[in-house]
Amino acid sequence: MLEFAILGLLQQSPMHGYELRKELAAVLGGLRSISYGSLYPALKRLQAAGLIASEDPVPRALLPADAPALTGRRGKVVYAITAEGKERFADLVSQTGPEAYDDESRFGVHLAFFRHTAADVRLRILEGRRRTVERQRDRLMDSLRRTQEKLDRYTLELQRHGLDSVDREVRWLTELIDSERDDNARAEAARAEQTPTPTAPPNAVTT
Amino acid sequence: MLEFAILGLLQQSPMHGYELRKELAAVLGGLRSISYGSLYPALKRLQAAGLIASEDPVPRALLPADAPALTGRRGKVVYAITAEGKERFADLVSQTGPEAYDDESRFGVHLAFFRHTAADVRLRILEGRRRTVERQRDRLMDSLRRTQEKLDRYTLELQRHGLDSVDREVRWLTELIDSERDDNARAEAARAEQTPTPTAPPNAVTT
DNA sequence: GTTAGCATGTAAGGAGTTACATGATTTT
DNA sequence: AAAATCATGTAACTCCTTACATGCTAAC
Repeated sequence: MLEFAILGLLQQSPMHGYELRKELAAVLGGLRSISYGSLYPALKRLQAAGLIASEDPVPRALLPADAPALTGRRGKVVYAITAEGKERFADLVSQTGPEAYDDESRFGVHLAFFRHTAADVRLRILEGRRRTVERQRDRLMDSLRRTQEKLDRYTLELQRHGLDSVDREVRWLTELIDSERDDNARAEAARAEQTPTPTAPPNAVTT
Repeated sequence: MLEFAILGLLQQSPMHGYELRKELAAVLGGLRSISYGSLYPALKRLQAAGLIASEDPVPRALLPADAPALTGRRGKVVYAITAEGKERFADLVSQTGPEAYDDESRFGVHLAFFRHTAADVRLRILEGRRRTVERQRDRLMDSLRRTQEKLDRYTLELQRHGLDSVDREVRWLTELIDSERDDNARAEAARAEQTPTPTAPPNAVTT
């Protein structure tokens, strides 16, 4: 998931680790940031797998001849995504299974890279997320209805607030889904005007 | 944190693992449950530490004499909290440091056991949580204000929804804190009526 | 010239999950 | 007697954190 997010960020522009960490925090909801103990090993792994490449830090030729003994120097290491990395990212981005929406932060990362995601995939991820959250809501409502009396004030408040949150998330997702469908319909209509007989949809699903 | 939750549940009544898992799901917000791969090793650890004890499953004497060869039998194992376990739980319950509120699910567990928590500790945990969430809110507002233009619709929506959520959580916490303060004041007043000169507060803090 | 912040990295470990394996009890 | 569900357990692994260690660069 971290590796997915890194690939996604490097898709937009090359960056070094320290910079990535800040961008990552924004992508992951601004709440918590990733630690360096996770980040740098992840970069190493991605590089070993050939999905990203470190650009030569500072070309030696450009430094003054008497530059302070480059041996052992540790400057900024700027990473860029490779062709294979782009392929891998495209694969990850088109995952529509439970791994894309069951986990909250995984879903967040997918959403953050929706601009790189096909319209039909976007829709299925949003719908999957909505199903997941609806199930949570139903379980919570059930549990509240059954155990309302036995719970103390605090647990009750916790569950009420949790229910309120999932409820709002469902409504939010519904809005996103609806506007997504509108967009698709509009795009479809525009295509229909250009090419008179669009019998086969452009992104037919085989599953 | 899992161990904390187990101790808290066993505080209320002895239970076996399978049962604990269900109760745990309720305590942890009803969203996701703990897996057995976590639960049973945790029970083993707690037992090894002497914090819980397994009650003799089914007293052999009570079984019919021809019971099917108890060797290797694996029946329900009911665990109960020990005196040391209660002590440890009391320690954990009175933790008011960042570990009690920085992590969302840790805070949830603390809240779930507020009925076993002293009034002043409750208040400090709630206030700590509010500070944490307020910081998240401020960071999100900042990031939204600064990068509003550069973000695509989806990231923007994600951040807007996130901001809305933390905002509501702050308000919820404020309500809890206010009613907690009211309760404390009322209790104080009641005490004052019984004992005429209550100059020293009952739970003076030394830190 | 020394403090503060930028930048990279490693080792150890925490806290859980998945997948697997087994057996007991209840329902159909 | 077969199927479902209750119940316990282990091994391998994932993914991340904390704590530590190092060095570069700008500001005061």
